[in-house]
Order: sequence, then structure tokens, then C-alpha cells
Amino acid sequence: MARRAVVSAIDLIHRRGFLNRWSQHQSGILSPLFSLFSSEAFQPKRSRIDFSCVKEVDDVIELFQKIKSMRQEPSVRLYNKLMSVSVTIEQYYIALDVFDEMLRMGVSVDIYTMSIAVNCCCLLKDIYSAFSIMGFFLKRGHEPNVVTFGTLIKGLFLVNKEAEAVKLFEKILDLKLCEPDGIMILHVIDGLCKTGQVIEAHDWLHRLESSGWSLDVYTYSALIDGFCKGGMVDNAFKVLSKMVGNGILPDVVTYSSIINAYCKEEKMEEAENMLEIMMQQHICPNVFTYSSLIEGLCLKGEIGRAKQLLDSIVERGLKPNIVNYNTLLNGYCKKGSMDEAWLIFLEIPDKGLQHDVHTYNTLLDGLSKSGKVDEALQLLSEMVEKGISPNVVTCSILIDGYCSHGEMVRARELFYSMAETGINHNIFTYCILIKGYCKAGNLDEAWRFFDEISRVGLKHSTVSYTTMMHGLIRLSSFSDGWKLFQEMEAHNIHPDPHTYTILLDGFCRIHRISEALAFLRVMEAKGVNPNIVTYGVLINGLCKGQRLDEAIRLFNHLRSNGLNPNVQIYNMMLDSLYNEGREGEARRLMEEMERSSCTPNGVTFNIIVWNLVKSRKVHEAIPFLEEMCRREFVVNSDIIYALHDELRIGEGKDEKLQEIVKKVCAQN
DNA sequence: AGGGAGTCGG
Repeated sequence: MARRAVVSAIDLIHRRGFLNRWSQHQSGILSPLFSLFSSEAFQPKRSRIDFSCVKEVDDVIELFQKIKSMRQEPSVRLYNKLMSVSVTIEQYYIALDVFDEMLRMGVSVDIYTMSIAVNCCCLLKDIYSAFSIMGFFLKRGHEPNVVTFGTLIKGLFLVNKEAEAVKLFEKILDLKLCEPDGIMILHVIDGLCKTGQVIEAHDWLHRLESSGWSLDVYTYSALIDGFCKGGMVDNAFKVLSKMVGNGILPDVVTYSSIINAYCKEEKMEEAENMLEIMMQQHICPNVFTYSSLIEGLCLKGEIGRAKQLLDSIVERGLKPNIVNYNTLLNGYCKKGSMDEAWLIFLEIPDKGLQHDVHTYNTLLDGLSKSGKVDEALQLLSEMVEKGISPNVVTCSILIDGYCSHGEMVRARELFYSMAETGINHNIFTYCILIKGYCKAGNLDEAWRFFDEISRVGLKHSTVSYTTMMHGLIRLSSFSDGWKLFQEMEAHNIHPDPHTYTILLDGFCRIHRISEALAFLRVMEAKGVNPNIVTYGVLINGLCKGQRLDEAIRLFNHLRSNGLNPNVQIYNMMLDSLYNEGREGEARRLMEEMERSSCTPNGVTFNIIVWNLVKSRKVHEAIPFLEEMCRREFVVNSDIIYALHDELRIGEGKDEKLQEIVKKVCAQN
């Protein structure tokens, strides 16, 4: 690296024509005048060099020239400063070029030069050169200090050499090479947390605490964040109270970490409580805090509140960014509220923000998922017109859109045309196409693309195997799917809850329910936790297999596993209870459903209404039908026929019934 | 004069 940088500043200057311009100045007719202005007589004793104007490489080169041509021998400080502004504008190679040139010119470099140069190498992930530079300085009698060592520790973490980083830190402590300071300790604690070694980080913190080293809010916050990210919020709180006990007060970052963790788990009440607590301490939330809250609300489907929150950020004088809007847009799209999604999309430019490729991808996904392929294609051309290049995600969305409408010819065309536009396929695009072909009933093509994955040098994933396995079970046979499952395990590709759920469903569909139940234990033994869908599949199997009581037992067991039954599960149970004539239990289940704040959907209403109509309690069904109309739920045709029959029998005397039937028919 | 750190996001 550093040697590559031997392209010295001089070469660069030649290439960029600066030297030429400079010599023209010197030899031009204006040169006497120029030299007058640039002479020291007109400059203060300490040369005025404005480093704040450095924005790009050319500025660095210009300043380098300026420093070099100063009458008075420029001090090493000026060159150091030039290196550090180069770092500020992320031009690490240029900074090292300056460094090389300093050495070439015989500038007497110092320990500051060393730290900056070492930092450059670290940021370029060239840890070898970082140590070489330190060695070089050592030979010249410059001892590395806490800054140099801290930078090296950071560098080691940056290149995933955690063990070496810790070893270096231990060595520094053991041999007392320097006194560790807050920044160095932070690098160690944060580095360990970010590599998933939170417990180790905690042990270190404890050790450093008892040795009396200074720990600050940064370090504690890093550890708290580590625990939060590792799903150990309890431990995070322990650290929080410990830091307060040590007289270090949490700040906005500390709280934001915890709030973020709650939001990720969709525990919005807790998140908002934390917000409350921090505001009581007069700590103002910032954009990070709000980003987490917006995301959490969107995850919970509370988009309206998310929108309110986003608007309130502006009122507070904070500036939300495009990602915040994209999050909200995604929330609306996932909910299928495309009108609101469009409004947000159109609002973005008014807020002084610009649509980016993610904005377009999000809206495209929403449109194609809600069947508005034409609108999606129009948006795509608008995107291209605006100069935003579609990426592999854009293509995936469109291919998926075609697949879900069974338009496999177009899906395939797009798949092949991607390469021409320089967009490479990844495992995701393959999975989408495989799923599409399975859905379209074309196993041969699905297999063809499945086999192509490894041929084109891509790595199979859990999803690729699971998708193909699902297709086989549905279109071919359970045993073919089972074979692929075994192949998957043999290739050491780990099945996930999704994989197991499909297999369990397969067992149920071929009426091998007991094996499904046994397989649930296998899954758990392998450390894969069944989720609510997994249980749903089993409950469905038991219901359909006339084993309703076992289904009820499994259902009652859910909450003790920390799982909340979803609306599909309630629907299955309700349907089975009605079919078995266990009306009372069905009613009780409905009450429980309401208590658990599980929102009934169209299917729920159809089940209820159908069973009321069937048992000739049409009048009890009317309020449900009204609610269905209000919520624009589709009413089953069987129900509509039965209602017409009812009207005929009653010879149209029942006005209330007539009215609702008219309304239902108009809507369906 | 140097490392200047910890929270967010598709």
C-alpha cells in the first residue's frame, strides 16, 4: 500500500497540471508583482494557511505546494495538519502520499505524523502497513503512545482480528506501555460488542472498573448497546444502573440504544416509556431516537402514529432524512394502503428530500404486490428518466411481480436481460424465479434454475432449498421433498423454522399427523424454535384430522410458549368448533379473541355468518353483515345464496334483511 | 497539532 503510494505528490501535481500552472506564474510577466503579494512581507509571521477550505484532492495538492514553497522552513505541524485534513475528507491515500513526500523531502516527522499515518493505514484496512510505519518510527526513536496504540487496536478490530486486538491491549496493560485512556478502552469494549463478544466485553469492563481506569458514558453506552443487540435488555439495564452508581449519567445515545432494542421487538409501550424517562431528564431525543420509534410503529402496523411522529420531528426543528420517509412508505406498502403510500412518495420532494433507489424500490414492491403492475412499470420508467438506476433489488421486485401473476415468460425475459444492463444475479433472484415456476406448476424449469445456482458460482441458501422443497411437496410428492430436505442437511445448509413448517404441513397433508407431532420434537431438539405459523400448521392438521381436542390442547399451550395465536389460527379453531356443533365453545373463543386484541378478518366474519345462517339465526347475522360491508369484506357466495333463499321464504316481508342483502350484493 | 469514539435506516 504505502509503497503504491510512492506515486509522490510531485507526480500527482504533474498529472494534474498544478506544477505547470505554478511555474507559469513564476516565469510570467506578473511574477514580480506576484512574488510581492506572496512574499512574507505581506504575510503574518505564522503563515495563513486555511485548512478549512479543503474539500477535495486538488485542494490538498494546492496546499501542499503552498506549504512547500514557503520562504521560511515550514514546520512539521503544517504537513501534519495537511495529512489530517486529507483524512477528514476521507482521502487516505493522499494523506499517505503527503507522508511519503515528507520523508522524501527530509521533513523531520514526529509522533503526530506517526499517529495520522498509522490511522490512515488502519482506515484502509492495511494493518500490516500500520505496524510497519510504527516500526519505522520506533527505529528513529519515537515511542508509540496511547494514541498510536489506540488507533492500532481499532485497526485490528477493523480487519476482524479481534483476538490480536485484545492481545495487544493486554500487552499494553501488562508491560505498562502506556496508560489506557477512554478512547482506547472504548475501542476494546465496542470492538468486542460488535463482534458478538458482549460477555467478554462485560468482563473487561468489570476488570477495568476495579483497576480504577476511567470509564465514560461512551464506553458504558457501547456495552449497553451490545447487550441490547444481543437481546439481553436485562443486562443492559444492569449496566445502566451501574454506570449511574459510578456517577456517569446516560445520554441520548444510551437511551436510544435501549429504545431501539424495544422497537425491534415491537414493544412500543416500553420504548415510549423510555422516551418519557429520558425527556424527564431533559435529554432531547434526536433523529436516531425517532428513526427507531418510526420503524417500531411501522412494524406494529401503526403507520398513522408513525406518520404523526415523523411530522413532529420537523416541528421540533430536527431534520428527518430520506430513510425515515422510506420506512414510512414501506409501512404503508406492507399494509396495502397504496393511496397513502403515493401521498408520502409525492410529499418527499416538498420536504426538501430526494427520492432514491430505495424509495422507488419500496413503492415498486408495494405496487406490484397489490397487483398494480402497470403502475409499477410506469414508475420504473419515471425512475430511469430521473436518472436513478435500477439495481438488483428493483429487478427482483419486478420479477417477483411477474411471477405472482403467473407471467413467467416476462419474468424470465427480465431475468435474462439483467445481465445486459450489468446487474448481476444473486441467490435472491434465483429463489424468486424458482418460487415462480413452482407456483406456476412447472417443476422442470424450477429444477433447471435450482441446479443453475451452483453452476454460476452462487451459493445455495436455506431459502433456495426450502423453496424447491416446498415446490416438490406440492407438485410432486412428499417423499421427493423429504429427499431434498435430507440432501440439504447433508450439504450442511441449516433448515430454519420455515423449512420445518413446510415439512410439518407436508406430513399433515398426507395424514401422517402423529409423525408431524413427533417431528416437532426433532425440530426443537435441533435448536430451531417453532413459531406461531408452525403451530398453526399443526393445529390445522389436527382440526382437519378430526383431532379437535388435541388441537385445543396445543392451542391452549401456545401462550405458555410466549406465542400469541394469530387470526388464521382463531379462524381454524372457530371453523372446526362450529363444524363439530360446539357452538358454545366457539362463542367463548370469539370472546377470547376479542380480549387478546386479535383483529378478526374477512374469513372470521364469513365463518361466523355462515354458521349463523346455517343454523337459521339470520337475524343474529345482520350486525356482522353490516360490519362486513363497512369494512369492505367479501361475503362468500354460499352466504349470499342462503340469504336470497331466506328472503324468498319470508316472501320479502323482512325489510331489515332485504336492506342488508341489497347492500351486500351491491358490494360483492 | 494526532486517535475522538458509543445510538438509526432500506
